[in-house]
Amino acid sequence: MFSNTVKYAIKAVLYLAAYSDESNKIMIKDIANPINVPMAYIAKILQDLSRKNLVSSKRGPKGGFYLSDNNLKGNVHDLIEAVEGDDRISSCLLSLSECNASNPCSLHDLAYKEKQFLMQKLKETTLKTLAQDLKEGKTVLPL
Amino acid sequence: MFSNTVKYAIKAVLYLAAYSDESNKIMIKDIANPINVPMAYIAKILQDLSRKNLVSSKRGPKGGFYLSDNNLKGNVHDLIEAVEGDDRISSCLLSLSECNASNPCSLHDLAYKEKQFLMQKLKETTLKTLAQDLKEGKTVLPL
DNA sequence: ATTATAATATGATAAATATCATATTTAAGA
DNA sequence: TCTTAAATATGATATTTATCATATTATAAT
Ligand code: FES
Ligand code: FES
Repeated sequence: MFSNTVKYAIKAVLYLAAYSDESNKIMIKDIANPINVPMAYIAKILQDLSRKNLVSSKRGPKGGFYLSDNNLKGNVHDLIEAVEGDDRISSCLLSLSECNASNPCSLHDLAYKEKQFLMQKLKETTLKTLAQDLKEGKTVLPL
Repeated sequence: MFSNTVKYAIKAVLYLAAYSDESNKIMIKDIANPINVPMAYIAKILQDLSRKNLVSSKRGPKGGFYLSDNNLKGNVHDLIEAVEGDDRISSCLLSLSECNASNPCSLHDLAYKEKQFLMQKLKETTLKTLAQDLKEGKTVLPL
């Protein structure tokens, strides 16, 4: 459903959301392992997200990545959109230019409600909330 | 959400479902254009589906592809599964080996209901039904 | 039987994703 | 100010997915 890049981005950001803050930055080498993503790859992804201001970073000694309070207010949908331009969920399942009821593809009726619900939730769920669940052990990050 | 291969497969099969039958076979070159998929590519996909008995074919003059009455009873889910082994919808959004409530990933709670509904519908919707909608002009095939 | 037609099998090329590697820049601390 | 530690920028390689091309096999019609 998501590309590896998106999955990796979500995992890394949630890891940061749960275990970092401005006074507790985390280095690439300490992120890559716990979320089980190649170091150089997650570096590239986080650098991209940093450029787009979805995560915060500081270089040099004592530097690293972290989520600011502001970053924590972000939602999953924005994150997904940031790493892969188009939106694989809201777009038409069969690649019509627009997904809407007035010109529905063959799968539209069967899927649009679920797609809408999912989109809605991805937009309203903040990173902070998900991080909370993680810290409480209610959820896990793969591998 | 789906790969091009899956989208192409669905489009081709629904086209056949709507406009072919045993006494009215359709050749590759007459399928590729209306569904707007590269000819050699859709050929490869249909050949694969034919091998797996999800579509029917006959070679030589007057040959071509078509859906038998039996093929028409197939559902979209089986089609998707046939062209891409793993199931992008039912599998865990963050790649846990199993998607289930007892060991949920961070996105599980927010998505599992919708994933289940979608899966359910993909399984219970037959090609015949979708073809009917197409023929009645209720739905369209992209491009 | 021979010919023409259409799928089939197979392999080659191109484009997109994912992964790896490294030189450069910024900032902390001695 | 010098050294060291970290992100940043950039590019190279590998893998997967998509696309293109063609020789082979089966079958209908003559
Ligand atoms: S038009 Fe295709 S999913 Fe809505
Ligand atoms: S466990 Fe990840 S989606 Fe269910």
